[in-house]
Amino acid sequence: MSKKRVRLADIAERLNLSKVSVSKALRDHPDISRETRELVKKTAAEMGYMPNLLARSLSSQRSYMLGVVVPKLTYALMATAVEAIQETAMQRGYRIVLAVSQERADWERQHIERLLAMRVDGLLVSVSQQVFQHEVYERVQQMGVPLVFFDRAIEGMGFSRVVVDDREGAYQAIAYMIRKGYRRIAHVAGPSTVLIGRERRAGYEAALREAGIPVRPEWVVEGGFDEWHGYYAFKRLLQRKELPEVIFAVTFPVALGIRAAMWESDPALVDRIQLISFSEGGLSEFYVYPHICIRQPAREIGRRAVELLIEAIESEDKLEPRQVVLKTELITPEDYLRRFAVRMATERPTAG
Amino acid sequence: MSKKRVRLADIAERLNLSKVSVSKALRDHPDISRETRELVKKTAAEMGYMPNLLARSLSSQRSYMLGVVVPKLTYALMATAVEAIQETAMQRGYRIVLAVSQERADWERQHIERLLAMRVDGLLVSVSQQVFQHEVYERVQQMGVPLVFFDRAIEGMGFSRVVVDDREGAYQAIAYMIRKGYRRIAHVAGPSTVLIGRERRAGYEAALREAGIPVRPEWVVEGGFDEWHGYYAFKRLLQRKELPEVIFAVTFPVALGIRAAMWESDPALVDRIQLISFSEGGLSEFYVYPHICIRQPAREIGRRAVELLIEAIESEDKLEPRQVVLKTELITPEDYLRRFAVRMATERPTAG
DNA sequence: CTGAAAGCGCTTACAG
DNA sequence: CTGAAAGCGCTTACAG
Repeated sequence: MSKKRVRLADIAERLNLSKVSVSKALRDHPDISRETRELVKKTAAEMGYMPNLLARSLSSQRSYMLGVVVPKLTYALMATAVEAIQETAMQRGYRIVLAVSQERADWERQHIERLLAMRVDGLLVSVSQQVFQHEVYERVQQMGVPLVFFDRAIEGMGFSRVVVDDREGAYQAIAYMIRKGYRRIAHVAGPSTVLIGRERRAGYEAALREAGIPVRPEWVVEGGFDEWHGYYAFKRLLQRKELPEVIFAVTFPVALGIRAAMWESDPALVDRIQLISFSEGGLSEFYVYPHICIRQPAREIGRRAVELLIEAIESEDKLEPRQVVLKTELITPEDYLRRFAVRMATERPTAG
Repeated sequence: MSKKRVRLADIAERLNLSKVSVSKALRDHPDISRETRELVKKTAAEMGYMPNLLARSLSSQRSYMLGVVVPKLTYALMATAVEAIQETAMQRGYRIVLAVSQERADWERQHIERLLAMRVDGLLVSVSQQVFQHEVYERVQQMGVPLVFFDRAIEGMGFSRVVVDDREGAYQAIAYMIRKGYRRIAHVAGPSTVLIGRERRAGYEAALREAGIPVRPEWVVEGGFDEWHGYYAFKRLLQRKELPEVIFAVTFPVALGIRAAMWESDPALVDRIQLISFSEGGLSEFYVYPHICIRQPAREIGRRAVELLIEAIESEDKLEPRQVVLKTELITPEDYLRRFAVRMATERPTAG
């Protein structure tokens, strides 16, 4: 009942052992005999001992903490990826310190500095959409702290990354619509300062070009990744001479914003204009609004990123930066019910 | 370019000062003269000094880390609340260590133990839906580590909590439907092991009783908080003699599962049966599927919880446990467009 | 198999 | 205003 914490020294004293032996016994060091180990553990449990991880980290120079920086947590992709990161990290004995940049480069920088000061063993970063300086990343590099970018990466700095083949995903989606007979396809694009923005747009343009359809600049509206960007982008599209038959939105939220703007200006538009967008890997989104989605494997992005990072942390020598490019998957409303049935058949509720 | 970290001692040596003075200067301690302070800071910056927060925490017995445990991060409410927690914490100089229990009590316990071992200054917990033992929480109590529950709480253990008035929210929603003329109202409930499950159900039953409508046990199906629970619950409702006109779902995902099950068995049901559910505070969900929602102020839940926690951490003496009960708000599809317009008028995109 | 010594990089409390 | 001493609670490297 006392607030006094039990320390290694207390166990040592009680057992007439040295701190070192107790420390080793608790960590299953082979130096210590089996009986002593068990005695120590038993006593530690009885005394309610809880190792001070701060102290352990300081002396061992390993914190087993991973810093995670995301632009937002309310993007389904990010929530899902972070969840996977946390689970994978936990299984490997690491914990995560989470920071959200809210798409602001200055917060991102501050967060990374803080995390370095906390002596995290490594960093997992998905960059903000704002333009920014690379100084922090140079700092990370010179401190020799492993960093892996996920989903949104900075190029040319020698860091590993786990990304999705955005260009190919966009290309496939647009090609699909072209095969379906559509030719008037607009794009509400992401910021060109962010790689995924550029890549998705490149895929869109490539598909059009390949089909001999000219890219109409007035049908490419650049914005951000949020609902409002979609909303305002559609308002701009409305001012063009002609409306498209299909709008390819850079993200799911952007598609929702577009849809809201359509609804506001004329509910009939919602049925008349087809939407396509990238989306997170879960199925939830298909429940609610089955437009055509370019599915991103959010959990796998997170899992692979942690694995790369831990590998770099635990490796003796500096590893070459690696680049993992995951495939997207086009999911049409027709696919939806089938997938849903499969999921329901395999994942039965456990509670209730 | 060297990987060698600069330490307090290095600055002290360079400046011919003691470590203590440098330490104080960097923390703006009034002991140190203005000029010395600035000289120290300038030198520290030049040398690329970055205080080792691990060491600082160990010696000051304050880690400025907050442990956050949530059942899932893919619940919109949780992602939003955690985002708000992270932001508020950051503003107050704290960082968060995030752990996800995946609705499993054993993971929840493990996470809390780990976080205690990391010597977090406080804990923010939203409990899992599984039944569990309270031992960890007794441990937290006896260690004197402040803990605040948010959204999902354990009662009767003397911890502060920030919750939503679930009973009232449910009551208002059902009363609204009754005023609209509906009388055959079913409930897909949460697990009775979790407080919010019991409260929402109580509100549902109270509203019916008050209107003189008998509660039909065959129309209350208990489950969990996920899509599948909704899906299977609806399958069970289908086996009853009669179908309800309205289904009150305990969470938004459950409503989606119900909707999917309706669609699968007969698409016409989707238009025939009204859905109501609790939902997170953001507007995103209304974009996609405007059924009637009982809006929970997710960001405020997170913000208030951190504030309570930090207050407890920073207070000299042990504070009385506090209970903050936030109001929900009923949002009908009719409210939707109006709110949307307001949001679009006030929150203009910043990027793009 | 066991332990005494030194150290991780800071801060606190005290003395000057 | 400045600093020497002790300590936070561990682990590492070495000696026995």
